[in-house]
Amino acid sequence: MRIEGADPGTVRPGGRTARVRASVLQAAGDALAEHGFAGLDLADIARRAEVGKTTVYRRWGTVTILVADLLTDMAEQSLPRTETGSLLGDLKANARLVQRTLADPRQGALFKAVIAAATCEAKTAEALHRFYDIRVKEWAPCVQQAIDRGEVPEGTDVHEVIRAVSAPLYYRLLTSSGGLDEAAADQAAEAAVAAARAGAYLRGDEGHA
Amino acid sequence: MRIEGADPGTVRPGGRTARVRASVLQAAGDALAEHGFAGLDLADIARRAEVGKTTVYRRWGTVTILVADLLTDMAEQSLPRTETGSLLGDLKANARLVQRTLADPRQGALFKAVIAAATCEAKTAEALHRFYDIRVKEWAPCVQQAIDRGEVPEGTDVHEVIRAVSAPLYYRLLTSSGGLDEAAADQAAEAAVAAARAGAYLRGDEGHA
DNA sequence: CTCATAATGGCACTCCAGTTTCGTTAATCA
DNA sequence: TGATTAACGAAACTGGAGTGCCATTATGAG
Repeated sequence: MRIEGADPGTVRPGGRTARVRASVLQAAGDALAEHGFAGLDLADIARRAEVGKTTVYRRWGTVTILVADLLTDMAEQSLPRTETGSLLGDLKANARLVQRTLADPRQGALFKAVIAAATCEAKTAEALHRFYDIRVKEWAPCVQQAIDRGEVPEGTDVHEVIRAVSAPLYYRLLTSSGGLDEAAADQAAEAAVAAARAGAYLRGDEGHA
Repeated sequence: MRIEGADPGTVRPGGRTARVRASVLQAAGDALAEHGFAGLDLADIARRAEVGKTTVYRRWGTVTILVADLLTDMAEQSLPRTETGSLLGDLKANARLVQRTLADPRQGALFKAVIAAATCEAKTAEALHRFYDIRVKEWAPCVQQAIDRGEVPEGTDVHEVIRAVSAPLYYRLLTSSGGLDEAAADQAAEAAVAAARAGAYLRGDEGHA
């Protein structure tokens, strides 16, 4: 007897089902990086993935849901964080990592597309938020260490500092034609450190800048 | 004799043509705010604008080009800048303006949609970049005044400081589920001021943060 | 290994976004 | 004011995105 509420792919997730998912997500990433979010059709993805288009429509249904799944997959592949001993050093490492990712043609286009998709569907937006929450949490400890060392005032919102590093880089990517070079990354890190030291990111406080 | 290369709407831009453009852009804004960038079809816009769908397809052709035109229109409607006498005051005013705009359901959705559209087409991206260039230029003088007053070091990139105020707000809008409140706006302004004072936005220099 | 059935994939079908055609309306110029 | 023709709009048309059906494949349990 068939269980009505079960989504396809959940009862027998191994073997072919997993292979199909991996292949489709790979193809989706390629297609997004190439054509962007608009002008993307599932039939094309199915062709690239060498999978029947019926399967893609049945398991994901829409482009935005497929992107949400892609984001879940991307979130699982976490990059290890480097430690340099100083807040500026750590944040520069973070900023350069983000900058390199966004400046890379394929990755940059993919991130743009993924952000665009997230503006169109709540489920996708949720997946995107989870993705960034994970990344931010991964790097937050280096700010805590800076607090412990006395580099940054007690009560600083460590997550907000990490976000402050990425924000100007993403803002550039989306709203400006200027290139994303290492100087931009370093500037982002330096600005975040300066603001954090000045107490601009104190929790539940307006700061004293 | 018909001029082959002339786009429709360029030879007789007055009267009805202008009315149609205004009506369609209004409808496009409404539709974008309601349905987002995806799930937007030109036939729906034509219906809202009480205009033949043939006209919309002929004059704009695709959603992304229509959005580019909408952005050109939005760029022309400039908001006057307030002056408070201090850099922090000016930037807080700017941050709150941005925050109120993005937090407003209609405007926020519209901006998200417009950014999404810009990731899909070069022409639209160009229009978006122009839009922000204009806004940044509008506010840049208040940073120059701060330099003249000695609040901020000589050689600071005034445009970069303005962008630094908006960046965290847009980053929140797109990548986080956290609400955009006045505290977020104030924090963005304070961080920008602290970083600017510390020399993080010195032109062609890595700063000394 | 064998069985029950989850999941896939090909094919035919539907439906609507986007196009073409052509008659009507009205902007611009003399 | 009238002539010219740019621009609009209704209707008919078309291609392909998305769906339903069913035979085939192969997963996972016993």
